[in-house]
Amino acid sequence: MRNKKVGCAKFGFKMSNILYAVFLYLLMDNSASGYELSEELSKVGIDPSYIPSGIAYRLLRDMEANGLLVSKWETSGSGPAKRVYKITESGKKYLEAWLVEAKRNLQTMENLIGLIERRLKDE
Amino acid sequence: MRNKKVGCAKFGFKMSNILYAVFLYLLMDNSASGYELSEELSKVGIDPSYIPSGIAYRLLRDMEANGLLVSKWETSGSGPAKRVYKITESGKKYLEAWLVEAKRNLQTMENLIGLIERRLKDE
DNA sequence: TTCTGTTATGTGTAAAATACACATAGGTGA
DNA sequence: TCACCTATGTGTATTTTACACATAACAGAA
Repeated sequence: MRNKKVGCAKFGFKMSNILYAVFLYLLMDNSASGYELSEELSKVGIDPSYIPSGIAYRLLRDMEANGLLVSKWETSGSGPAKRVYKITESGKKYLEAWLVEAKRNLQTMENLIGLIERRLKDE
Repeated sequence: MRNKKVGCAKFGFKMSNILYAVFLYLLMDNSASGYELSEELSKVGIDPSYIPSGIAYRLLRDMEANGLLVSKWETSGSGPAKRVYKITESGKKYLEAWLVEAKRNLQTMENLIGLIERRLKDE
């Protein structure tokens, strides 16, 4: 397929936002490093190999820059130092707001998919 | 929020694909012009003002280039000429395949949203 | 007859998001 | 000392999305 240029979000699920939510969710219980978080993606049904580690790290740094997380270096333990992330109050608020919007988007997609499914069934 | 660079689709709903599906769905019943299709977006719960007309036209041309639609000029009737689109067999197949994938993605999102909702509830 | 509004189709390009590949470095054990 | 595992990060090309603008036929009013 050739190049597509389309435009217009406001409608849906954006990957970066989904991953924001996933990491925030995973950090609700315990602090964790980027490496650990990447591995824990399978807990929410996402194949970790879909998310190259470089991308996860960049995302986490952005989340920290946006105040959703804070990090500190952990040098104890074996192996190289880890940057361990912890969720902030602002991060929790973000997750709550994301949930509200995601539920609305889910509803829109359900309606659309339902329409199309019914239309294709009675062909 | 500052610039985010994230990566990794394979996971979800891409706007252009959703609009492909919506236009194909709308064209299942009747042929229509880009202008008409833009207005009919409200039929599937999408506010037409979300999709600037320039974007809809470009998308339809792309869909034709990809063999999902065919068009012809309609000069009869009043007002300027219309490019009227009709769905192809390939377009129908695309829509069917989209539906299967969309249902899977919907399921993934439902699971994720459910997890997060339950976690936030018992805070 | 020209000016304004409506229908109708398109293009150019800046900005943002995504994909892919590469770079760095500490520690462990053969 | 070399390979391997853990761990974090950067560079940049490509693709997607957003926003603004350009074109043109026709209708009706001034």
